Amino acid sequence: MTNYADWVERFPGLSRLDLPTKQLLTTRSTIVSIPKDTMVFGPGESPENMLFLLDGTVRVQQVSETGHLIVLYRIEAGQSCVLTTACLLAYDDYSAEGIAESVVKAAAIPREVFDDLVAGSKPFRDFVFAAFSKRITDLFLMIDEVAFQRLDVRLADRLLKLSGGADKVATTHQKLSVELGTAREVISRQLQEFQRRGWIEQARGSVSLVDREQLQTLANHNS
Amino acid sequence: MTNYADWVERFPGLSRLDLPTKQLLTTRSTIVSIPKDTMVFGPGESPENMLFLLDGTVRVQQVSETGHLIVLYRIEAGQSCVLTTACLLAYDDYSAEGIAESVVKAAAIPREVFDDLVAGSKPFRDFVFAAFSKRITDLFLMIDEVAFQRLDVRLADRLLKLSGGADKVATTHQKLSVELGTAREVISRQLQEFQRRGWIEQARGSVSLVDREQLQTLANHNS
DNA sequence: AATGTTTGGTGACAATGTCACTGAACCATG
DNA sequence: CATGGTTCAGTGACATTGTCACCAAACATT
Repeated sequence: MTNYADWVERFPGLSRLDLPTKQLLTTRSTIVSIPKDTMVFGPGESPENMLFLLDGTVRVQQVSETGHLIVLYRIEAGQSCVLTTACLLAYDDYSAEGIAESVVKAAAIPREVFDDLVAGSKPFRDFVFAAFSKRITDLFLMIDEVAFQRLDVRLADRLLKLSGGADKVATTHQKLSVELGTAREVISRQLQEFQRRGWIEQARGSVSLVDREQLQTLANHNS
Repeated sequence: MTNYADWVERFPGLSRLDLPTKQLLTTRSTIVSIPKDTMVFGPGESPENMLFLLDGTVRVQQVSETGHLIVLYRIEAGQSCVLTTACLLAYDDYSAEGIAESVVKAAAIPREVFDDLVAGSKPFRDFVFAAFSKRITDLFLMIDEVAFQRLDVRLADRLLKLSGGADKVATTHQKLSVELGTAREVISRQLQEFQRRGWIEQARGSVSLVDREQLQTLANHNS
């Protein structure tokens, strides 16, 4: 079992905090463990705490009234759910949900402590606003992508990102369609085309990236 | 000439502030006037101040590398550009721009004052986080819309919103295509269909809403 | 009146989304 | 290992939306 007592130090954005602030974070936070495939937040599931992810990733996706799904972004270790708490408590007609993609370890801090920290620490304020800013600019880019980017480009890009450098991506056509907010059939057709060009190999539940170069070239095509 | 000295009082989100905070806002802010069609912020145009809009509207749109445009949202009187400042200073590879759609009157407060206010006033913090939250949830909804909503539904909805209750919307097909992030030809075709059904009348540079009921029904269709 | 610019219309085609259906691969169970 | 249910992927027809290359009318300027 890993020791998470010094988690603040390992947080890139938080290491610059002054000692009292760090101590406040450490003493007032609880380390929680979230099982894989659990809904971290979502409709009817407002989290009372703000989370700092220490391990694992949370996938945030929009649940459309049309029955569709689309992945909005992921929260990785070293990032925080600032907006999770802030947003979702403020507006209850949201329709996004956060799902643990693996076992997630996180430091949970109560809302009041968060508020105190924002009030009392300039570096913490900067951390929070930087997180918000990054999120919003990323959402801008995502809207751009969804509205204007060709699907083959987006798919190539997503395959490379999901691979994380590995040769094989363990996923289904269905899951890939949710990544891009499109239909499974569309993914199937695109992957067939990639395969025909010799860029990938397919197996049930996985895609092997054979020619990363070509995929990268396509992905860079306007992006 | 309107007197803007008491602008804080007329701001829904700020009226709850305590007196010293209000005074700080009043004394440290400058009332600025921005001509119509001016770029308020954008690539290479980082604003040093945070704006509270007193009059007019700012249209924020994404400028895509593909040469396309899409309207992200509007900042109306009574709202603030919290994210404008926060975001755009933090990440300089943004590609959104804010354009004054009319003469805009705004109270400008310097970054440091903003920071002091966030630190010192709980109601101000709440105001700021509420603004961020609202923005982010709205962007979620927008992604949903762009990805999954049919174009006729979106167009009907946008026409009604742009009309602001009036019978006529003064706009061009080109401008409407930017509203929805689509092509002019697509707008032309949809408007022709609406006209064929007797819901609108068209003239050069304007669309008359003849049957709001029907438009509203379509707009509500999954939304 | 002549000219250039803005606005909108059109048809052909490409890209993407939807629907209904099929079959193969995998899984749990007796 | 045979069986049946479930997940995963393939297919063709069709609808919707995006792109391109034009054209013509309305408007503004001179």
